Amino acid sequence: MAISGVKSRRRSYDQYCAVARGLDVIGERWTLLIVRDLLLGPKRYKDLLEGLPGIGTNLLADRLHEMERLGLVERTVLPPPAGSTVYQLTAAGEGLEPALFAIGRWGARFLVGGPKKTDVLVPRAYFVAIRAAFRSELAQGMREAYEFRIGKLGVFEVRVEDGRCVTAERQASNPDAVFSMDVETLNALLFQVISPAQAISKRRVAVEGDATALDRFVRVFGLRSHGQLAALSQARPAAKKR
Amino acid sequence: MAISGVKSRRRSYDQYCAVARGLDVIGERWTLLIVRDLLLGPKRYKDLLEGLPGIGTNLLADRLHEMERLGLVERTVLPPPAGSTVYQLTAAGEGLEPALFAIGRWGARFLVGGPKKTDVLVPRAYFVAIRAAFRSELAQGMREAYEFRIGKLGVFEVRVEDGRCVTAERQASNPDAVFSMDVETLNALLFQVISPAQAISKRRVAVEGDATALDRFVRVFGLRSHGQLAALSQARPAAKKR
DNA sequence: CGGCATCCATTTTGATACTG
DNA sequence: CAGTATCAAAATGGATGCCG
Repeated sequence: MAISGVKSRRRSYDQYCAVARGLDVIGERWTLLIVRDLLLGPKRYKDLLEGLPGIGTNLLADRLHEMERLGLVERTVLPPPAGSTVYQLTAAGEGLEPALFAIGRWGARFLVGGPKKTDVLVPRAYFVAIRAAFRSELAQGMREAYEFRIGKLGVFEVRVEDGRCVTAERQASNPDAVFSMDVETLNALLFQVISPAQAISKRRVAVEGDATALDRFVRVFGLRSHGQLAALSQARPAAKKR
Repeated sequence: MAISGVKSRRRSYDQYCAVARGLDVIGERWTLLIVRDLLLGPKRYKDLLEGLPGIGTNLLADRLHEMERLGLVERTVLPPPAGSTVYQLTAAGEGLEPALFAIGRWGARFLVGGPKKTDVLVPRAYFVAIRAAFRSELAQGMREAYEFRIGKLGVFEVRVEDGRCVTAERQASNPDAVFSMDVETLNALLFQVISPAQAISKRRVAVEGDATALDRFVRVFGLRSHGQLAALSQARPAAKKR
């Protein structure tokens, strides 16, 4: 219990600056990744823990407490029969989506060349990323829902209505198609290193419902290919080494 | 040099995710504030150190080395007679501006109520913030340049051409007006708790050149007032669900 | 079990002193 | 001026324990 009595003074930059003050709140390790995962809906402690390999249980508890104190998340107990306690974003927490997207758009250049050997592929990252990649202009008049089952890692709903999209970690209601695949296949589809037709014919994806929906999904939500990413990151003045 | 031989392994989230990978690069303490200050132009080591109270000289050196290695900044030696070494952002580093702005827009809600007693007011923060606050639609056809001298803390150029603006830490070339004031007055003007006319008549601002330029500056660059900030942080769209 | 709290080894940081 | 070197305090991360 630390030195007891002494409330843990939060580390601050002590600058009257919106960026510095924002970083005082979200700048600690893991905080923004917790927000990322909660953007897909309420989560239990254990679900967050499993989705954030390396965080350690004490740190997750600390972060959630601080985020609750600062008004980013709410801790609620689901009504029976569930009865489990879940954490969900407040409006202030959801307000971090633009900042998260901006960081992701910038950070995407470091994904060039594929995963490091030490990298894990976390499905939640993709279902948040595709929100930012959503091509609204290609989805006019579209109105569909998909369910994705990514191994044992999670079930996700993707819903498109006119120019808007919603993604969440839950079963889809009335989906036009249900897709089952592993996370590597999801990655390959989104980066378009494999076509939907190939993925299905090679049995990397199992489909219930409208199989053609996978084409439309990739067209509207596909991320930049690695090739395009590479071109993007060359566009900068050749980082020298010393 | 640590245990020698062993190059310091960088701490990473080890997730194949654009946000996580971005945070691997910019998520450490101080890094984004260094970027913020460099957005106003190249800086010497000492200038950065003075503008970031609390950073400690070894940390600044570490950060700059890592940022150089990762291609965010370049270390260059100015030609004689200056001869000083300066750090400046690469294109990749400048690419962080949108992320920085997004964090700032979110973090601004924590500025409500004015500075904490422990806060310092750093002029550089304002001259970056006003870029994000710039109201392009009010500046159509406008073409002016100002120089701001903020106590002994710095000299800044603000330039508006048509719908675009530039801010930098340097003397202005051919300014329409030169304003001298302390940082508290700058804060009061931008948050519009004092009018330009008041500031001038109370001799909190000294003007050379066109005194009416200060009105236009505030109109086009003024930040949301504390009252508006408060309203903003209440005015969430009440994203109810379920 | 799920949801943490405690303990402890490592890293990271911040402050200060020192050097080319 | 532009950093290194050194060292104490704080943050992190892993393992384990506890409790309803």
